[in-house]
Amino acid sequence: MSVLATAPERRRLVQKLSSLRTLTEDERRVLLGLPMRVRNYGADADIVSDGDSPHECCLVLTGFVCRYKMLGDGRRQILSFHTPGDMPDLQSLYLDVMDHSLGTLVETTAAFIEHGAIRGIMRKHPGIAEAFSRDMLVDAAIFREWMTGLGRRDARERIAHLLCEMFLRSRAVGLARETGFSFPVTQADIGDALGLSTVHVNRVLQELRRDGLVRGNFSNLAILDWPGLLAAGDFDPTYLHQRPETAGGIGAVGRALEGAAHPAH
Amino acid sequence: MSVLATAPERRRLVQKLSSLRTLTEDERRVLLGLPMRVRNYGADADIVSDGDSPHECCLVLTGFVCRYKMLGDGRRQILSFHTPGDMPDLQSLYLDVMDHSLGTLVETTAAFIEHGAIRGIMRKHPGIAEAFSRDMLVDAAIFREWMTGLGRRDARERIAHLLCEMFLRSRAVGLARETGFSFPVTQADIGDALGLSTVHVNRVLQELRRDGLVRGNFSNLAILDWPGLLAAGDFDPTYLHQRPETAGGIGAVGRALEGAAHPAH
DNA sequence: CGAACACTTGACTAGAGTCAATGTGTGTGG
DNA sequence: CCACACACATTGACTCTAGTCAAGTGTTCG
Repeated sequence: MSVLATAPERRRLVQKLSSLRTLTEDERRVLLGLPMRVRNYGADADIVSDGDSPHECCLVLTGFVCRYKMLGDGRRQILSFHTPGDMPDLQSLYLDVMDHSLGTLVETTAAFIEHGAIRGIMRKHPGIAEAFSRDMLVDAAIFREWMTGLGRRDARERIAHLLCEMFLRSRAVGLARETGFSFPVTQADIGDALGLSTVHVNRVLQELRRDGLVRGNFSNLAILDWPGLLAAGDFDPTYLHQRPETAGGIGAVGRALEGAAHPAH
Repeated sequence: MSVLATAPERRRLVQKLSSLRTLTEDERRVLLGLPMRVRNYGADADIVSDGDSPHECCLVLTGFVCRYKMLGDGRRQILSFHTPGDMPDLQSLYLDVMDHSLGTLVETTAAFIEHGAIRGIMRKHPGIAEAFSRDMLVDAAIFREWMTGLGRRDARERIAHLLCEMFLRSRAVGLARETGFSFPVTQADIGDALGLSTVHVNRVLQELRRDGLVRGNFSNLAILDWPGLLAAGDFDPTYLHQRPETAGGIGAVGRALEGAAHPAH
């Protein structure tokens, strides 16, 4: 009934929460001991659907998922992307009915934790409760940043900005190399996230390549010019609310980021 | 030092939270007794600024405020609108630094409640804690809906949708008439909220008037055809997560809303 | 009365969408 | 090992929604 996830996969949750708040040894142990039910999904499968009333929260162990809304006529808006270590539907702890869906982008392993178990450790460990609360609020902060892009940035800025964000978030859970990372989505997915057509995403990505900022495709992206990408996306990482020790400090990229705190443009 | 807000103004907070969760008599009393410092603002004044680290939360007593982000070159994205009864920066309880600003749209009275006082009653009254948590998460749910509009809806749908939302939210705190409500913003503000230019907002609003859906301007809006407006905005109120007793049931509008649950379009 | 501000209107432009065809790479069954 | 299918990526030609610029028209208010 309660299959155990392997240790390294569980540890990403601790790593993720640690990027938001310092956790004690005790808190880490409790998190790693949470009872969870594990399940595998193929690509493009729904994990939770709009209208559902879940009694458990999902933790991404491997793969990549997104939250999205469908409009009647087939238009889709992707609301967020989630790496392993993320719990994309924590809000279901407090909101009974899902106002959007959660689906996989590639083959994915997810763990499910009963609401009751989460409420229990939140009650017993205020530090964990605070980390979860922060996580939900950083989630909202990311929404705000995306809204700003959707409303007021052009296609080039939006794409560059998203690449900056996903790189930093992947890095915070140990899933990025210094020189790039894997963002396993299609150009159509990016379009649905950024309010653009597939064709336009393709053209703008080529422009970013031509300008020497990146190489390759989303699923295997090399970042050639990090300061340039930060500038192209008008990117300021404050909204991710990552603890500075976690965000910076890793070699060249960390330094480049600091250097871009007061962009020249 | 601790000026008291008048009773009816404070009561809107209770009314607002009641639309998200049933409150006991005891909980209501505690909320009404919260110590708060009151301050008045003119129009277009900042209450909290991007980068601040507030030690208190803001409660709107009268007037109208919005949260927004500025881009370097003067572009502005409005992230949310807030009526009296709203606490627009509750998230500052958990996120130390503001990633956006909070400002007035018209003359506004705001009350400020110390983080410590809020944490205190949340600890002592789990029901209130849950109401606040819900409020923060409904906030995020509204962001998601706006993102969907910004990314995938055209100008007409976005404007109609926003009117539906603001009407229902105003009504939940007793600030709407059956036939309309006041949304004290300029067409430029609406543009900054919906990612449109002022000129285009003007043209589309005229179209909505021509089609007999509304009359007047935002600051004094008559809703002539509620089902029509719901359809034009592709509006589904689920994301507001209002308790049904609060959301529906008030005369014609409530019935019209129910009738539109399965829109014909 | 006139300055300030919001709303309106018209003419023109441009960023992004649509449609449709053509690569390109991978995988699979025969 | 090849042919084919399929899913993505890429390209070109054309269209359109919404932006920009600039000039009125109210309205409010000192």
